[in-house]
Amino acid sequence: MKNLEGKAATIRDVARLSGVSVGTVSRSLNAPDTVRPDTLGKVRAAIKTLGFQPDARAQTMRRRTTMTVGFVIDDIANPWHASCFKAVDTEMRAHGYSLYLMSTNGRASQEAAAIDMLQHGRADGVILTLNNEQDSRTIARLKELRIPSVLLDRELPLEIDAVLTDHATGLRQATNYLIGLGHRRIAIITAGSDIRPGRERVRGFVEAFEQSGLPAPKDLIRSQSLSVDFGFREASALLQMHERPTAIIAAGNRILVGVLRAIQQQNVSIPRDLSLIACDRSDVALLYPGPITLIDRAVEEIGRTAAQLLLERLTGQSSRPAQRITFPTHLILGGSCLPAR
Amino acid sequence: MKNLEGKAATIRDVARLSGVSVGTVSRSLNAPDTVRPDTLGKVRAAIKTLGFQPDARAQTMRRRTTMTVGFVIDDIANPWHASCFKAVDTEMRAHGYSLYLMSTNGRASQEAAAIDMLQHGRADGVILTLNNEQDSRTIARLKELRIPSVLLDRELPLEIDAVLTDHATGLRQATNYLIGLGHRRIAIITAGSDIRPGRERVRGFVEAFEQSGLPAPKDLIRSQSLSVDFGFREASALLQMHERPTAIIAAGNRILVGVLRAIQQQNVSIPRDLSLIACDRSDVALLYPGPITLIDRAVEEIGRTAAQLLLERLTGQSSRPAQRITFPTHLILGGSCLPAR
DNA sequence: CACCGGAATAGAAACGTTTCCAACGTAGGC
DNA sequence: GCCTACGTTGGAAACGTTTCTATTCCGGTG
Repeated sequence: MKNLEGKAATIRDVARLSGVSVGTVSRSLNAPDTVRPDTLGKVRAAIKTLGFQPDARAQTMRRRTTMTVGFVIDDIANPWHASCFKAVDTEMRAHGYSLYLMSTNGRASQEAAAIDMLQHGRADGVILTLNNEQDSRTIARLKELRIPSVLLDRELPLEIDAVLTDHATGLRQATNYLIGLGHRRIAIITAGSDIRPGRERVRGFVEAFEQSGLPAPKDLIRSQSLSVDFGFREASALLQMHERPTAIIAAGNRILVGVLRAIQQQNVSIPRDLSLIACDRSDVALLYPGPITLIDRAVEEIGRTAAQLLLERLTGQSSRPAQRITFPTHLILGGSCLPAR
Repeated sequence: MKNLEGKAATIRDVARLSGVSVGTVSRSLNAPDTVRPDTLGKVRAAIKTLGFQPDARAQTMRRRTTMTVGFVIDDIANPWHASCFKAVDTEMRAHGYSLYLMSTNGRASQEAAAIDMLQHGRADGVILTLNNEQDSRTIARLKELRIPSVLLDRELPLEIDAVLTDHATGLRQATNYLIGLGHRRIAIITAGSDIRPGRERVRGFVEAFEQSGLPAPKDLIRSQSLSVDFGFREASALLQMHERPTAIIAAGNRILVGVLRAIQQQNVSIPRDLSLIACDRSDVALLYPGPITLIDRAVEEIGRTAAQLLLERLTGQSSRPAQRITFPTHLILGGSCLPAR
């Protein structure tokens, strides 16, 4: 609806039409119990005939709050991230917030740019997964950040809330399971040591061997990146080794896609020729001719928790110390592993 | 950086420190060529020492523009949507815009809510894919919408830009291909007639039979929803029919997941027992023990085009009539089809 | 009947920027 | 040397809300 000049009606138009002051109209909207019923009626009638809706820009300006939160990730085409986003979105939306989604495509520069963008009144908070825990630009910006933030699966020497996963235990269990099946040449392909999941997964992997009194197969640890390409490249190389691994742990859901591509290309049969364990459920992991044994975790809960941590800072006056919440993993047996021959 | 009161520096602080007026500071930022070099120097020095950054809330208020666009879809966990989002995001970000991502989870009420949310100064434009082209609430809101919008793969009797796909031709080609392989009992599982892809795909499917002078197998047309569950349910039913189809076209990438689940459960072998054609590339379609023959389309280009259409309205003064741009499909042969026995 | 207290309201300031208009100074042309 | 024109600047209005303070109005009480 428009006023006489053809522009959207403002609170002033409502005030004029209902014969009250702008202050009263504002209170009618935001604190209706402080305004007399008959006045409220007049105001509401005017609002209805004018089709008035408060202007979000002006509210943001005056209230100093945008009701918007940034969600910064590598790549939304990663199904784990997509699920996580959904969980965060559901929780935040229930509290009136909307989400900016920013894909950084694995580039630290875009990460820094995203944080810059979100500052200075564009968002009230951020939830983010860094590509790299060492990038100085990003860390510097995070330290100066004037809005609350939550890290997803990352660890920084800063006072920032974080939601983590106990990857080490997950990998230890998975590796133990394979060792129990008689496997010794077990390979792991995962992220580099520059992010927590990479470090923790390798740690769990090595610990499992140590606890069994076996030497960890150092030549089969491929820890560098979570990308499809890295998974493909390393799996291809592993499968062509002289003393080929009898099992591969594809620790990362994009890595899994690359690994499966290599497996397909080299005509390897799962689980006959090779046992396989994946991380995180995805269409591919659940379907690949038979469900793949995988290290699962509760994405929805993780996302919801991150949102709740942020909401505590956003809505509450709570300025508690930074909190780290760690979620467990669960080994889900599929059909992709057989005893070693 | 903060001013004396511990709050972020404003343009006024900069003006005071550099000894010029706020107007001049503003022009130094937005039209530096209209301010004398020495003045510019003083202002820039002040900006640097104060660490001043303009407040986005105030800019939004004054400029009447948010540099934000809404992207409304069903489900970001759908890989096609995720890819499309990325393309749109890349293009929009290059022009300074950020994206609100709103998942509607297939509910028309959330669709309407999303549009409401985006109005009245929260976004400058919208790109959206509706769950249903008939929902009156959504249509009413779209008609009243005061910001430009672009529809993705949907058709409405409104003056709205749209980016479409020539699904009919794609389906015709795919169906012809199967007919050429000797298949007659060909099933199609796809969206309902309430959205364009559903209508067009069924149309192309039927036309292929007509052109070959064959009767279209009406009992094998399952047109209702794009969900995984629908794909699973219909594929399960089709596979248990007395006169089972010899080929299935899973026309929708979520449908494909459901179909593959049913195939797995009933121990059907592709392509030996059943030929299969999918729509849109996805990890699953490319990997499923061997790439599946699929009807492809250029997601990135589609997303980019949608973004460009919106940008024309956003930046330009162009108020051209609504435009519809249609993209072709391409049949990509995989290994999931064999001649009918 | 005057006064008091509380609830309801009017009015204005404030949020931080952009932009418009007027004023100023300087250089160039006559 | 004066007038004009232009480039540069200062100052103020404006964007549409929320919120604070002051005022009004009412009923009830002394």
